[in-house]
Amino acid sequence: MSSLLTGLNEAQFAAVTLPPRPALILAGAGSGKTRVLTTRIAWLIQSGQVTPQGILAVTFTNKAAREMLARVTAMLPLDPRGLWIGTFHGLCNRLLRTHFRDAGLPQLFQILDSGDQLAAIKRLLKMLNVGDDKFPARDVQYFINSQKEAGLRSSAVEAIDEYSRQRVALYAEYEVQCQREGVVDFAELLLRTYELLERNEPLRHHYQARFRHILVDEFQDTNRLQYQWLKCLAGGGDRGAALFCVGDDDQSIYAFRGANVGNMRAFEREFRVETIIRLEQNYRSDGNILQAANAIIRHNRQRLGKNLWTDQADGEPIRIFEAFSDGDEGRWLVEELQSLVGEGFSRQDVAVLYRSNAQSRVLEHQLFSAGIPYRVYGGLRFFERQEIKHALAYLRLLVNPDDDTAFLRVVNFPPRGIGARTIETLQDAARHSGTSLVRAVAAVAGKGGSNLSQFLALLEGLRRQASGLALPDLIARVVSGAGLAMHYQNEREGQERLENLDELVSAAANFAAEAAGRHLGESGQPDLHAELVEFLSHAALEAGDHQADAGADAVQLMTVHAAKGLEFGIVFLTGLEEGLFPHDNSLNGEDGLEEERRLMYVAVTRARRRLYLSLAQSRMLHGQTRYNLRSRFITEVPPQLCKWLTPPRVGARVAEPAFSRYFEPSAASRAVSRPAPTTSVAGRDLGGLRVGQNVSHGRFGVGVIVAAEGSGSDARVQVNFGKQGVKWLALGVAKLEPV
DNA sequence: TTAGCTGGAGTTTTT
DNA sequence: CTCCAGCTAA
Repeated sequence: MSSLLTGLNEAQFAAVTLPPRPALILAGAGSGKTRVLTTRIAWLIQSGQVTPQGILAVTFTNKAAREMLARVTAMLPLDPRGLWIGTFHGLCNRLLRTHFRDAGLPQLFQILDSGDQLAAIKRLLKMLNVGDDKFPARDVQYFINSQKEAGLRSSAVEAIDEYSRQRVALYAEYEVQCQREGVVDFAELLLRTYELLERNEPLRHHYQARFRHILVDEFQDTNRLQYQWLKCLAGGGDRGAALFCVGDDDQSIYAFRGANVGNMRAFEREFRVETIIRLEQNYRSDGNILQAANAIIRHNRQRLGKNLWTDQADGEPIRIFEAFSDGDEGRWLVEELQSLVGEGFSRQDVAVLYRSNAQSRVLEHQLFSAGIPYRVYGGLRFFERQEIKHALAYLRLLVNPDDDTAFLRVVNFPPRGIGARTIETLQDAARHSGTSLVRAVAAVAGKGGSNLSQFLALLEGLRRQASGLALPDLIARVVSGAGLAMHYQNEREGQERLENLDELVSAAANFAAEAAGRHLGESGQPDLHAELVEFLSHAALEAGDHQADAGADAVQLMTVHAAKGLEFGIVFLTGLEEGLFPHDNSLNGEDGLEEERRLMYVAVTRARRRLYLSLAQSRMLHGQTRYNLRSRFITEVPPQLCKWLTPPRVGARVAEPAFSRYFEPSAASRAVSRPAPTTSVAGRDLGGLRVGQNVSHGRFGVGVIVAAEGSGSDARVQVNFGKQGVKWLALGVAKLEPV
């Protein structure tokens, strides 16, 4: 037992061994949060306080759940099946599968991912003849999900005006459609489970009695419904479960998708949390990086309060590079990377971060031209690929013919002469008889619906062929039987899709191997239907890797959001410009800015040894060049921690060669040849000013010159003062100081 | 039915 | 600029 606890620092030890009472752990970045969670689970079990069955551990991502399970099982020899460790959605799925009847769901209900959900909503809007101009499908989707995440059914939503009344009506129709088709979306998994437990007292008591310890990871990211769900499962009073919530309010960066940091304060209040433990010792970053992070986050008002420290040395200064243009920034990045690799750093340990995905294009272009291997996170995931979704749709129809989303997806794929006309007729018939599309085929079969009949025959044939096959074989049979394989063979770019379909079969084989024995029917034979349904749920709940070639020794490119939870020896944080980071669209009020700042904090704390901050004075965005101010977040880093690779304050004169701006070029920077900015107004006498330069004005504050005209005493410049607006100023009149 | 065009929009994202 | 959705023409 003591071996479990050795090596923990004081705060970690205290957290791990807390008595079974509601507890809030404020775990700073790199403070050993996962270690505390996993060690506590192991300690609770090993010290005999609880059996594995009595533990429920909840995470947000499958990755986090997998890691937690792996680390717990590494500490204790136990059967992982007894432990309930999973994502909110995964656990809800498990509960709903078990209690489908009480939850009012068909046994083989299927899960809509967000793409499926959007398709279902579009179909609904079309059916109801609702104009897309007034009710864009995306908005309706967002509306429905927000209501569900607030715990509200359509019947409970208050409509204040005609418009909201109509939206609520759409929500109601959507509920009916999903119920008829036997499908649930992501938010529904949560809401349905919550309602199930709320309404079914014996069931609720059963689980409350079972789960004596509930541990929650990334608690700051929970939404209102998830918190309600946790409260319900934990039960109240002295007999309630020990709810152990770990989170970091400073790393709350998902408010835009419903995360409610307020849950931390609410938890503290509602559960009368007596001790809040702060994990403040950071084991990841060198001192300077940590100090920079602390200095930045101190500017936020709404904090529970926490200050990271380390006993490691200060390390290197924060390096800052101010480029002329986005292209310039990219060239510098390439040079710096090349010299780092030359010095023996591993590419895998270097991350290039940016605020928005659009920024990766320029960087990728430069990296590609320079032949530097890189990997971009984000983009299509395995189970989201077109060919995979098609194959899954056939599988879904085998399980549930009433799944209209799946039906529409493949009724004419591969093309079999079933056009929009036919489908419209079919949908009309289905609506009139109040049935699914499949069941309506008979009604239209006479009127040119013979292709439809053939499609039904195809499905029937697949169902026959599939019976008795093991899961991977079944999928292979469906892929070829449905004509997908043939179709992609004939397509020019179909090779990769074929490979992915093969990959789907292997994924199923792996899945079946792991699930072996879990699906024994009454005869003791594997129940393929159940196995297939579970595989389909798995596909919806875990969309798979973003990219396949994960192992390559490549520089890692990703958004700051995607970097949360990761760490790298060296981090390049690019595009630190007002408007980009903090992003314009986030600057609605104090809350928005504070979330941006937390994002900055997350970015900075990803770095272990070395952190670069970079920005560009001009940047091509949406087809035009923009001149942005230096990000306020750079200014929030104490200057004594920084080493500017470019002069921090003095702007270059027009006539001077651009590279004279370097007073301390690094090895890499020296090699860069620097073209003059394309926006230069060379030849024009602007009194030492130039486009792209930061200037300050007595009344408007700091701004950046975005254009110029005239010369000499007539010279005028256009300056972007950010919030103060964009102004034209005559140089003969206005006093502009270079900044 | 599909290719090709046009117009509009353009943070962040897991399940 | 570049991607996408939705529409029109063949």
